[in-house]
This record gives sequence, structure tokens and C-alpha cells, in this order.
Amino acid sequence: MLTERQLLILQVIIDDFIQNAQPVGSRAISKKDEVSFSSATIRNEMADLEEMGFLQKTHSSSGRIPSEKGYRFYVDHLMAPFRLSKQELEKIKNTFQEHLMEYEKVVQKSAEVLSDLTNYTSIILGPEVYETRLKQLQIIPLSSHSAVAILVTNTGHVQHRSFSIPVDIDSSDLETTVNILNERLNGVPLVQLNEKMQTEIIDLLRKHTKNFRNAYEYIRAALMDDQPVKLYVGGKTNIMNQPEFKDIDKIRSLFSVIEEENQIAPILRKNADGIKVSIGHENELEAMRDCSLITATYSLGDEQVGTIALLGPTRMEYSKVISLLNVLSGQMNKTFQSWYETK
Amino acid sequence: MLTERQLLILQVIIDDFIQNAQPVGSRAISKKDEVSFSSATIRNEMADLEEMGFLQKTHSSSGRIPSEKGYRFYVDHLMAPFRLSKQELEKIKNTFQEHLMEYEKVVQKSAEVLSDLTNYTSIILGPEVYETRLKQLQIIPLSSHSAVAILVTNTGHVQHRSFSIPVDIDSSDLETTVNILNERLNGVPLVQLNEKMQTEIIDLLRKHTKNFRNAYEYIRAALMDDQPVKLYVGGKTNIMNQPEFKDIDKIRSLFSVIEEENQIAPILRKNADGIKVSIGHENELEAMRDCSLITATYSLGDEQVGTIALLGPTRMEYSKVISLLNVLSGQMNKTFQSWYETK
DNA sequence: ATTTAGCACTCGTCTCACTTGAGTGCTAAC
DNA sequence: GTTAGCACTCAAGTGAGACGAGTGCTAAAT
Repeated sequence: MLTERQLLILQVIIDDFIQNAQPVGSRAISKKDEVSFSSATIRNEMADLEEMGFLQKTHSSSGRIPSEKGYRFYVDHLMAPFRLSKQELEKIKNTFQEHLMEYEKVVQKSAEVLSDLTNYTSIILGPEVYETRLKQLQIIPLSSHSAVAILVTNTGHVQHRSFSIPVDIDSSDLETTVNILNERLNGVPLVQLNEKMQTEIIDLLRKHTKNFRNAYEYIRAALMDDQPVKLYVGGKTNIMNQPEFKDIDKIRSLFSVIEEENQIAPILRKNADGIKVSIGHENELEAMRDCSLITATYSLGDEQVGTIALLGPTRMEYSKVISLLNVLSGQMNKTFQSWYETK
Repeated sequence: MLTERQLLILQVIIDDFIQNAQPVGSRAISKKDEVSFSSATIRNEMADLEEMGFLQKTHSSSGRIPSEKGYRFYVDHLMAPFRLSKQELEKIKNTFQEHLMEYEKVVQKSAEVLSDLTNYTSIILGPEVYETRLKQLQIIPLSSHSAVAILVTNTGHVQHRSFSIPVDIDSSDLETTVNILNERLNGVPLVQLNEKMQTEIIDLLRKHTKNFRNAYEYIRAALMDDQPVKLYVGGKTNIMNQPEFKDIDKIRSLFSVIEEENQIAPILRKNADGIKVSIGHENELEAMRDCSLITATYSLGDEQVGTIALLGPTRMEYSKVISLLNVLSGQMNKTFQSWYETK
């Protein structure tokens, strides 16, 4: 167990290091107001803390820096709650002021605000589109041999796909198909769409259209194989501001992670409610081994959940970031709830 | 005027430097097969070429590197045409094989292929959406107090906007308005939409709807103030592979340029037909002062024009890039023409 | 009149020894 | 238990020397 004094010293060291990114020496600590014992005493305590794995040295005669275990302890037990400034709260509020009624835009703006207020990189994962429900399906002909299929969900999400119409498809068949689909599939979650089509609609279509298989397949293909996991990223270049990332190779590998949706998306997706902090090697991805990722969730309406995350060095302002994510996800929830209340 | 020998030497130097990114010395040149004179002779010629401004030294006793004037001369007069390899041509073709009928996707793929084949960063500016013509307008209600407005163009481009419906708007008014707009505005270029609405449609609307001003304003606002200059970027991290960009500050400022659509878009937009090469300080933007930007145009249907560009260091494989852009823009033209032929 | 060989000179880069300073660990005194 | 004192460590900075790639110039060769 740690003594009071050790707790204090650990906290001071981590706070200082988060601020200055420099190893913290015993003399520097002894000068702080909240510390009243001599540097020698502190040295002894630091040696103990190091032995316990909370601190480490960059070289044998350097000051201490927090280890990942140290950060973990800090986040779990030590960290003082952060009071966001008036301006910061104001900035967040403003994001939700202009009420454009599209979650895409709100999310994009949120990502920008987050990265702006933190100097880290924000990543927001859009909500699971497949949990949303079909509102309307439409085929709009563009020319004699092409058309665009549009799918609208209850959240106002629009998904579309152009396709060319083979000669053996009758345009009235297409129309009939769409009508039937609209009638029968309204309110069905996108994720069940395929299944429902296969089981319930096919017979109906067979009855009412000449060449049902073709028209049906075309509409299905046009709308189904999209993979709409949208990622919104803000402040990509902020990564480069952090002194721990002055190495180009590190930046490059981090960028690859951020740009590749299928690398980062599953990691963000699998978070339960609340705020989760992943420090250094707690992250799955090799490229993030000296980063911390802090995630929170938000929900759109009743069912669909998205994730907000901030990516920074392990030397992160955990306290501030967590406060920010709390406030922001709360705002998002409130806003979206008011749009999509299902009562 | 330059002598034959000077031309040869200049070409050899630039070719070599483009390959190796190292200052080229007289001895290295004299060893090349196509060069038959001694290093001393070459030194003399190099001194002359430097005096004329085509070459420069990194320090007083270093080999020569091309100046911007040197690159300019190379591009205009010296450069040997590049023969693309079978595999490269194959890769480009494959991009257009799977015929997804959406220019957005084709353009995105093209950007990826370009950056992939060059190790530079590709930037493609989407076509001027406003030159496309309105195909259909739709309002799809989401709930009692919200709806999504969808606009489809003749190119299959879909633009949408959710909005909340104020209580004083009658839903039948909305419907009537949309019907009238569709009837009257089909085929009108988006850029004229606003004007046409103001002049021709307003009277009609006044006649047929109770509270025309509101419904009309809402639809207008919902669809108009989007700014759909889409930028497709491929191979962002390629920038970091170039040895001239091992400085983080340079990378950061370049990234800012690439990410900020309104910085780079106007520059790309203002290109005439054909291929244009901007070397170093010929670029307007400060951040691009040691880059070259090579742009080409493509057209979608008959009127709308977009731009493909490659961004790399001034030490760029001009010859290869120009060949690639030629082939790719040709392919894009061909593909899009077949989709949107207006006969 | 060119072209070339030869040589002195320049400058960046690498290495090595040396210094400095921040910081530690340990011991002995308080 | 706490602190002062001191020897020790190591990173980072500095300056001298060696090296090598490359130049410019001059004088000889073609």
C-alpha cells in the first residue's frame, strides 16, 4: 500500500510531467508549495515508487517519469477533477447552437471542437447505421439505362447508389418492386433488411413482377454492400505538436492507423457505456503503444451508439480530457434525443 | 543559348538527382555511359550552368542540384517521355473495371491508384456540382416535425439535408411546393437554381400554397447553402517518405494545406485544359514553396470539369507523373462520357 | 582552342575526448 | 524518520582532428 506521502509525490510528479514533458527531479518536487520535505526524502520515496513500478527513469541519473502503471494508478485513484473554463464550456455549447438537424454535421463539428480544445486528435465513430430503420426507398431514373437508388432512414441518414439498368429489366418492374419494398419494409432496421427481403418479400414480388429476380437483385445490390462506418477525425496535425512524436516514423504509423477505418473502428466500437481509458500497451494496436486513447459513447435516439475518442501521448491531460468527453457526450445525447425521441 | 553538351549534362544531373536526392558531382557524371568527357570538362560546364541559374550548390564544395529554373527548363525542353510499365497500366485499368456507376467512387479510387503508383500525394477535385442539372427534388418526412430534403442531379449526385419543420408550415404546402419545383426546375443547372426560383417560381407558389414563403424558404435553405467542393486525397502519408520532408514543421504546414479544402481547391480549380506543372515558388501557397504540383483536368459529361493533381517535392519524377496523369485523365473522360452522354 | 590531369582548397560529416549540469544513491549525522 | 553532503552517472553540448567528396584553377596535352 502507498503512504499518503507517496501518493502526494506520485501525483505531483505525474502532474508536472503531463505539463512539461520533462523528467521530474527530486529538487524540483521539493520546491513545490504542497511539498514540505527535503529532496533527499523525496529521493527515497521515489526509489520506492520506482521499485513498485509506478515510476521509471530515462537513464540511470535522470529524474523520474511515470510508467504506464503510474498513469493507470493516477487515472484510477489520484487525478484531480478538472474544472473546464468558461470559454471552453462556451465553445462546446456553440457547437450545438446552430441547429442544423444532421448528426453528421454535429459530429464533425464536435470532433473539431474536441481537438481544438485539447491539442490532441479526436476521432468520432458515427452510430451504427444498420440499427437505424428504413424510412423510404426510392429509385430515381437518370437516363434510359441508369438510375440512382436512395435509401432514407429514420435518423435522416441518406445512403445512395447509382447503377446501370440492364436491358432485360423492365422499368415498371423496378417501380413495382420499390413500391412493394416500401410498403413492407418501412420501419425495419437496416440490419434486418436483407433477411426480411429474402423471407417475406420474395413471394410477393414474384407475383407482381415479370422479371422479379433481376429488379430485386439490382436494388438489393445497389443498397446493401455499402459499408457505412463513418469516421470523423479532427486535428490530425495535432499529433505532430506533441514532443513525443517528433519522429517521422511514429507519426506515419499513427497516421496509417487513423486513416484506415477498419483498423480503428472496431476498437472504438467495442466500448461499453461510460468513459474508458487505454494507456500505452493497453492498446491493441502496435502503433498506439505510446499513446493513450480515451473513449466515451453517445447515443442517437434509443438504440444506436457511437463513440467519441481522443488520441494523444500517454502523457495526456487525462483529467481535462475526461471532463471534456463527459460534457460533450452529454450534449450530444441531449441534442440527438430531442431530434429522434420515439414517444 | 545552351550547347548540346550543356543540355546533356543538365539532363543527366537532373535525372540523377530525381533518382537519388543527392547532389551530383562531376566525377559521377563522367562515369555515365552517355557521357564521354572528363570530369574536369564537366566541372567547367557545370560552373557555366550554375552561372546561368540552372544549377546550384548546397555548399561551396558540394556537387550540384537543379535550381527551380533548372527544373522548369527540364520540364519544358529536356525531359524524356516516360514509358509506363505493363503493370502500371494494368493497375490503372483495373480501377475502371468494376463498373460502379458513381463518379465519387471512381474518383476516390483514382486518387488511391495515383498515389500508389507514384509515392506522392494525389489530390482530386470533384467536378463543379453546380454545373450539373437538377433531376429531382424530394422531401421525405421523418417525423411530425422533421424531414429530409433530397436533391438528385443528372450525374447521380445526391445532396441531402435534414431540417425541422416549424409548426406554422402546412405539410401539404410543402408537398405542393416540391411538386411545383420538380415540374418547373427539371434540367436546370444547380448554379441557376436559386435565380430561377426567385424569378419564375415564386408567383406560381403564391398561387397554390397558403403559406408559400415559409415552405419555399425552408426548402431553399435546406438545399442551397451546402458547399459541395469535394476533395479526394490519396496517399497523404507518402509525403513523409520523401527525404526532403523529414522536418516535422514542413510536413505539418503541408498537411494543413491539404486538409483545408478552401486553400487548395481554388488553386486546383483555376486550371485550363491540359497538364500544368507548378514548380516551387511558382506555387502561390507559402507551404508549397518546395513542392511541385502537377495538375490535369477531366470532364464529367459535357460541361463539368474537375482537376487531378499530384503533389510532391520539386525533385519529382515529372516525366512519369505527367504520363500517368495523361493516361488517367483520359480514362476518366472516357468512362464518364459513356455514363453521361447527352445525345 | 579545347580538353584534361593534377593539385590545393573547402566544407560537411564522423568520431573522440572533454566539460558541464541535472539528478541520483548512499552514508552519516541530526 | 529526516536531512545534509558527497561521490557517481549519464545526456547533451563543444571543439579538435581525420576523412572524403567535390570544386576551381592552372598548366600541360591534344
